[in-house]
Amino acid sequence: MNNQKTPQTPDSNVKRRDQSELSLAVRSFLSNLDVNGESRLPQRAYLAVRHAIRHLQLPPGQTVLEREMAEILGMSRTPVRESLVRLETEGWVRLIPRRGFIVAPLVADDLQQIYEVVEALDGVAGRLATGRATHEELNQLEHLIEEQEKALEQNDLLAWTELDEQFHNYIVDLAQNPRLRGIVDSQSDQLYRARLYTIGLRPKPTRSVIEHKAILAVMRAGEPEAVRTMLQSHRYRARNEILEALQSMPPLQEETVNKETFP
Amino acid sequence: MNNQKTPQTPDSNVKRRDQSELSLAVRSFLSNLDVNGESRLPQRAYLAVRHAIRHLQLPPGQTVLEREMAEILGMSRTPVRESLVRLETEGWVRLIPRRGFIVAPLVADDLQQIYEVVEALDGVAGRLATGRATHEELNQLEHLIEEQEKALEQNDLLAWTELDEQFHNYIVDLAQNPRLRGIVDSQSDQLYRARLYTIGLRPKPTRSVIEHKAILAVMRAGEPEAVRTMLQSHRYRARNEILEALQSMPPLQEETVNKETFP
DNA sequence: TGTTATGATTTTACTTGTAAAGTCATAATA
DNA sequence: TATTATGACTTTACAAGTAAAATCATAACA
Repeated sequence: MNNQKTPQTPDSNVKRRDQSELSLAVRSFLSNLDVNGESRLPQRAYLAVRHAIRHLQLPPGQTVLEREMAEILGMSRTPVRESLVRLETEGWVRLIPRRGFIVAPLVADDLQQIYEVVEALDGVAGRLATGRATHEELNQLEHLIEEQEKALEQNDLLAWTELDEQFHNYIVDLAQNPRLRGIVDSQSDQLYRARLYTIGLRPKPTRSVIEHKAILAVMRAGEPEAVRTMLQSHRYRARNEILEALQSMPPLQEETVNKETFP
Repeated sequence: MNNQKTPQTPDSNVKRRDQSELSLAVRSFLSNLDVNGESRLPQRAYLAVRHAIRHLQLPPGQTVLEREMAEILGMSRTPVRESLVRLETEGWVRLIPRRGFIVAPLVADDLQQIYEVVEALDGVAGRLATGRATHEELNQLEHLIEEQEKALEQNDLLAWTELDEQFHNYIVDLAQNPRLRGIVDSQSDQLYRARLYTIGLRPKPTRSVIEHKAILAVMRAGEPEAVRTMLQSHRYRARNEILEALQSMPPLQEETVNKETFP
C-alpha cells in the first residue's frame, strides 16, 4: 500500500519512457547549425528544426518536445513553440492536440500531394521566369547544368541532388514573386528528405540533366507556355521515380525508425 | 457586453496616441464571431482575426495589438500571438519587428502575386478534379451556377461574390488534396477583400457565369488539360478587372483609411 | 522658426509559472 | 493469463510578468 516507490526517479536500470531523449549526435547537430545572423529567436528555432527534419536527423514520426528543443537551442519554450506553429502550417510537423508535435511521416500519399502542388507552382514560375529573366541569369542556369553534369560524372548523387534543387529554386527566383517563392520554398524542400531516403534506389538522373537543358533552351527561345509544360512533366517523371523507389522500401514512420542507429 | 471601465486612462479630450483603439463596432464584430465548436484558443483567434480582415473590418494597414485582441476575444496574449504568427506566414498580416503586426496592405503588386499563385493552383485543382469528381458532385457545381444566375438577376453582387468563391472552392475540394486545399484556401481568400473593395466598380460578372458553364461542360466531357487552361484564363480575366478597378481608386493603406467612419 | 534632446509611455519579445489532460507502469481483479 | 483500474509523471495549453526597444510629446536650444 504505502510502499512509496521511486518518489523522484532514482535513475535505475528501469526502462525509461524514451518518449524522446534525442541522441547526443542529433543534439549537437541541432545546436551547431549555422543560424548566423538571425536575430529573432523564433526564426532561429524555425531554421534549426526545419534543417534537422530536412536532413533526416529528426526522422519522420519523431516527437519534438518544446522543452527539449528549447534546452538544446539555448532559449525558452515560447520561441520554440512559435516556430513549431509555423512549421505545422507549412506541413513539416503535425500537431496532436494535448500530445505535442511530431515530425510529419514520409508516406507516398503525402508526397503525392506535395508534388501536385509543386508541379503547378514550378510550372507557373517557369512561365513567368521566361519573360523576366535576363541573359546573365539564363547563363547562370546553364552554369548550374554544367555542374550537374560534373557531379554525375563523379557519381556524386548527393551533390547532384543539391544542384538540382538549386536549379529549380533559381527558376522560381527569376519569377520575382516573393509569395510564390515562399510557398514553393517550404513545399518543395519537404521533398528533399524523400530524395535523400531513396537516393541509391533511383535510376541515375541522366535524363533529368537532358531535360534541364531542353527547358533552358525553350526559355532562351522565349516560349513561356512550353516552359511550363516541360517543367510540369519533368517534375511528374521525377515524382514517379521517387514514389516507385519508396514503394520498395519500408514506409518511414515512427515504428520503423531506430532512433539510436539513425545517421 | 464587456464594457470595461477604462482602467487608468484619464480619458480627457487630449488627443491620444490612437495607435489602435478599435471602434466599438469593430470590437463587437470581432467578439461576436461564430467560432462555434473550436476548442483551441489559437484557432479561435485565427478565425476571428482572419474573418475581420477578410470583411475589411480590420482595414489594410491597421495595427493589430495582441493585448487588445486578447482583451476583445477574452483570452490571454499567448494564443493571440500564436494566431498572428500563423496569419503572418499566410500573408494576412505583416510583422514589423519590435513594432507589431499590421494588416497587410491591399496594393496591386501584392494582389498580382497572389493571383499568379492562385491561377496555377486553381488550374491544377481543376485538372485533378476532372478525374476525381462524381456525377453528384458535378451536379452540385451546376446548382451553384444556377444560384449565381439568380443572384445576378437580382443584382445582388455580394451574394454573387460569395457564390463565385463557393464555386471555385468546391472545385478545389474535388481535387482531394488537403495540402492544396489549405494553400488555396488561405491565398485565394485574401483576394476577397479586394473584390469587396471594388465591388461596385467592376463590370457586371455576366461573363464569369458563362465561363463557369463552359468549365463545367469541359469537366463533364472529361478533358482535364482543357479545364486547367480555362480556369487559368478565367482567373486571369478576373484579375485584370479587379486590378483595373483598383487603379481608379486610392490605394487602401494605413494613411488613407479613416478608422472612425469605416463600416 | 526649425532642429535636436529627453523622458514618459506603449508594445513587443521573451521568460517563467501552473492547471489540465494525456501516458505509462504497476497493481488489482476476473 | 488477460483485462481493467489506479496513480505518478510528463507535456502541452494557456496565463502572466518583465526588460528592452521604439514612439511620441514636450522642452531645450540654435
